[in-house]
Amino acid sequence: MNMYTYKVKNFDLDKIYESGQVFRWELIGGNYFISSGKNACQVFTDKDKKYINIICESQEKEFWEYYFGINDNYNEYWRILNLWAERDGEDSYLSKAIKAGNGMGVLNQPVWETAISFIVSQNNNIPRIKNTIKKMCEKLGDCIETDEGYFYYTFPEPQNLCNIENLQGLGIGYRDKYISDFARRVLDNKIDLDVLRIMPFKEAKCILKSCPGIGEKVANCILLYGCGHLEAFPVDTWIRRVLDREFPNGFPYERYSRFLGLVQQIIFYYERMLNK
DNA sequence: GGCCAGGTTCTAC
DNA sequence: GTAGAACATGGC
Repeated sequence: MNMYTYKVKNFDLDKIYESGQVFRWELIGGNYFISSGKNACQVFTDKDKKYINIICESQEKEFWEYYFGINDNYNEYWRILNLWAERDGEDSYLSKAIKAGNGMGVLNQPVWETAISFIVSQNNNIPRIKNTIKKMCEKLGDCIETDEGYFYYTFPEPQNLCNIENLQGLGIGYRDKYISDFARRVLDNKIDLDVLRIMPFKEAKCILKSCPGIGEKVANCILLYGCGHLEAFPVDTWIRRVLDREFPNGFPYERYSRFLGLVQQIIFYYERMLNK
């Protein structure tokens, strides 16, 4: 294991953790222990959140740099967001959300894991989603022991999830048929997850929505968190509430069209924070 | 014990 | 195309 350190400007692990885009982060003693796909790392920032430290195997360095979006344009996005917040005045809902969400980011997660995770998420709550995915990994993933002697589980592969009988007893509920069907499609090359990233947004969404169990909202989540489509704007119960209450005359989609997904993430975090 | 959860599908107008 | 019910499960 090695530690890699990156200078960051707008990066807040705690807010990302609380923003409903990850289900396999565990906060232990101030550090996040993260598993994603076949990989695992340990992450923490310094007190001022100016440096992010990633502890991982050297061959996984690039995976985690990509995962955390180390080279993505967040400085630019935040510059623009703060500019708009200033113009709108501090009383506007979005200005308040932007201020509260400073340091939010959208991760680049493996698309397969993202797809399965958000199929599980439908009509479900976050603690239960985490629990189900954890059990799924423990039962159907591989157990890996690191140099340091701690254990983690990889995310199951399509061949592990295509058999619906393997999915019983994990709390997946009625979504089991959606998951086994999706795994079967991937195994049979009926759907190519890797090309969704390069495809036009609408086209990729159309392909995802043709799969049972994936509707408008889940498709947007997969495209946003797993395919780098930052124009995706998943509307769940929380976002719906905000749109109806704060934007009865329409949301300024055009203004944020380059990074709508980041704005959605900021709103989701802020709205849930207000309700705690 | 009833309600709700990062929704989707199916059915009926 | 839109409203309403059904869907598994467990935390609160």
